[in-house]
Amino acid sequence: MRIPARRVLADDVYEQIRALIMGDGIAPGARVNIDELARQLDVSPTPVREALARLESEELVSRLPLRGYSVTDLLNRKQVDDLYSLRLLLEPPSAALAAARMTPEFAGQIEEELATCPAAPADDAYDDYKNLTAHDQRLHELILRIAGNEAVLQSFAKTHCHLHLFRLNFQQPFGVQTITEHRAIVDALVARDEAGASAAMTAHLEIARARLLDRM
Amino acid sequence: MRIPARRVLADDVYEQIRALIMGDGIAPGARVNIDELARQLDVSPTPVREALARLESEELVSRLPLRGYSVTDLLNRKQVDDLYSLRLLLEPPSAALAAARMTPEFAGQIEEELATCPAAPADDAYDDYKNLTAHDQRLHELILRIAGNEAVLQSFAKTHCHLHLFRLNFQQPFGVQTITEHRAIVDALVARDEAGASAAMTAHLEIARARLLDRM
DNA sequence: GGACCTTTGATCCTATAGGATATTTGACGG
DNA sequence: CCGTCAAATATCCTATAGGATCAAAGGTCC
Repeated sequence: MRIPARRVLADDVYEQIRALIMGDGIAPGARVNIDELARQLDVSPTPVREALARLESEELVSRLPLRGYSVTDLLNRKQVDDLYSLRLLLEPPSAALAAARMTPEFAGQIEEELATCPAAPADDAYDDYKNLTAHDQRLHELILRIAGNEAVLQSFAKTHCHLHLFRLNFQQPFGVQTITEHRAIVDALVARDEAGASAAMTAHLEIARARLLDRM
Repeated sequence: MRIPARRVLADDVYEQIRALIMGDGIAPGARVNIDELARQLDVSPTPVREALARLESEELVSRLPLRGYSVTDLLNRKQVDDLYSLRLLLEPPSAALAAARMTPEFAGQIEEELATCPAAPADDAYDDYKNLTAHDQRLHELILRIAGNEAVLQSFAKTHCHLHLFRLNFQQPFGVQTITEHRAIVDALVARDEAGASAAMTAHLEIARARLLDRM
């Protein structure tokens, strides 16, 4: 028997740097000094380099050869718009597919996820928002998982859309409205209503995009 | 002034390992011994580790903590099927968008790319196939670039679909038929025929999928 | 005074060595 | 004979040091 996921130091460093960037411990656009970061985290530069290489793949940092890494800028209007256009290509058809493939077991899972949402009042607003974003991500990814296309799921995951939208840090994209929209999507899914699920997902994404762009 | 892209050793190592995997220098599923590979390439393990970290992001290798890297298996039937389903979600709507945004300059670029295709008889069949795959990739990515949604383009690029399909190494997915299909897509694009471009792209992808699955 | 070159400092990149962990080999007991 | 356990080997992971490169400061010439 084995502890399922043995962690190595680079994994911890990865998480810490990620938290630093997400929590604005390092400003967008700032250069990342490997040695300094290593001293700050009390490790050698080697695992820091490895962690940065991974962070580059999710575009939280960018690398210039022989010049080091720097934190990527926040998404601009066009990038947010494009990102939602991409999601509109992927998610509504996947929701329809998920409705077609719905089983009692899947229905239980998605109802459970939806139930965990409102009952998460964290200590401070920051954690609260973080938990809600994480819930939203789990719900959307669960729908893609039910749809059963691993390529679409991976493609969606690699956009790291929740991560980048979270960086924008617009409090309260979550309101009663979002919960209501989620409820509508899940209802259509459980009812095996393909067209309804697709339409509900489309409406959900378009409203979210409009709400976000209004604030930029 | 500066030589535009200064390369570091890890970049070269990355290319070499990639070529090794693509050219079956390392078999799918095989473990990758970092030290051995470093000796083989006559470098230290450090840049090899960095290169492997990058290769992991395009899923040519997978990492198990404290157990090292191994070459990923070839795509199976379902993965190929899913990959084309994903492309069918992304590319036809993007083709329609590209048709709507078509300009004389874009038209020139895409006609030029199409023209370079048949005139590439390489020395051996392997290089020939490689060149044709590269052409196909450039054409499809150019259409996404014309469509103007960077998120969709990146999402497509990160599937590394041409890379993984190339690994399957089914000679002759390229024939007169593929050229004809490309011609039809480009014609619709240049004519700013949105519905036609979308339909042509859909047909192209569905035929390619059927042809590939038949051989698996 | 401005442009160009040289030098200095900082930073990244690579090599090497040693500690930590997993896998394998062999022995022991049931 | 098979399962379990312990020692040995191989491999990975991390730390450290030095060479290589870039950016900036200072000096010289026009």
